[in-house]
Amino acid sequence: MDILPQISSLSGELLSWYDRHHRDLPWRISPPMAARGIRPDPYHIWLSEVMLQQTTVPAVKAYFAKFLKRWPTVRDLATAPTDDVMAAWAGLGYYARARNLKKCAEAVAAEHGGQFPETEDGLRALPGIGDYTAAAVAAIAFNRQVAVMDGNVERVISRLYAIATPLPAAKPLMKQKVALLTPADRPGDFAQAMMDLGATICTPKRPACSLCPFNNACEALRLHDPEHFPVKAAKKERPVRQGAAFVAVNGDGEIYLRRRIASGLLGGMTEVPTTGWTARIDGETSATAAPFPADWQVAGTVTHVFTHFELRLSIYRAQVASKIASNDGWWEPVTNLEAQALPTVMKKAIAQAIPRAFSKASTYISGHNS
DNA sequence: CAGGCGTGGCC
DNA sequence: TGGCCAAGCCT
Repeated sequence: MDILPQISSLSGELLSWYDRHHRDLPWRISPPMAARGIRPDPYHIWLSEVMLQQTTVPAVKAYFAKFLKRWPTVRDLATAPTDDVMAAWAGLGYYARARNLKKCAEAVAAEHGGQFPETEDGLRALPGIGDYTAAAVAAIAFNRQVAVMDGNVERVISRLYAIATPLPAAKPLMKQKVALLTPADRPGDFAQAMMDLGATICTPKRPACSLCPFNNACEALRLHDPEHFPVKAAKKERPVRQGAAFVAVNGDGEIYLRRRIASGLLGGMTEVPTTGWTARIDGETSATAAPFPADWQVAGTVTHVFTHFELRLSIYRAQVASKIASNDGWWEPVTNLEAQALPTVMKKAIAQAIPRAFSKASTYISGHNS
């Protein structure tokens, strides 16, 4: 008995499921549209894929619309000021993505005539495009028969074959399985179908196996334990760091801001002056670490959770009579803060000191001060 | 390869 | 309510 018919049957079942249950997304050409000959815009696919790296669909939608309206083509993005791109990305997180997004747009404009490369290897060579994004753009935008594997696909495949090897060691085997399933016809839809399946049916908790097109073949379901897969290495605990942030306002209603260095945590983003963020030390962080002398008043505490540590920031506020001479920052009208490249942790710090600084103040104020 | 790198929503 | 998670990339 030949095994190929069964494999093609699985991908056929999935595509049939996708035709009926695909999600409608702003960057996606749905099967009915594709049937009318509409092709995806590679710029839209690339932009959405970068935004979706480690980020949820609901969080991405507004940013995707904003970027497309402001920079309709990759050439527009290539010529945009980097500061504008960083400010537009503010709040979405993982800011290296924004820096690389700009670099990638410049490379496409300058080295590829404004057209994205159509091959996985060509895409993979661009800044911010790794194995997943290269395969996703090649498959979805250019209909290339390549294996696309993200976190969703890993979950689906690990369950379908009950792969007990922990991630990330199991990735090569899992990618091999994906490659065997990927059809020559509609590889882009197949990739999107696998991700939709993982996002809506084969979910991390309480998967809806009764609705799954693979439920007749799924080894993890046969073992009555789909949630057991994928197996992952144990996570490390998150350390606590602490520091202080200083919010100074002058008589003209301006706040003192600085630019962070281009690399590392929140690289290239805007901040209020802060101390270093060090391992927690018992005792109060004092105002003696302020960027310049002023009547610094305690304004409370802000807690912010990053991926690899938790930050507790003591907030200090000062009203200053005149603009302190400074060589590393600038004074910005408080009324213009929404246009700045302020990451969420900095908006929290500013909102703690100046509750009316942002229109969505409650978004940034926890209510637990000290 | 393992660690650095954000944020908001969910149960 | 706090731990967990979400379409990864880079070094």
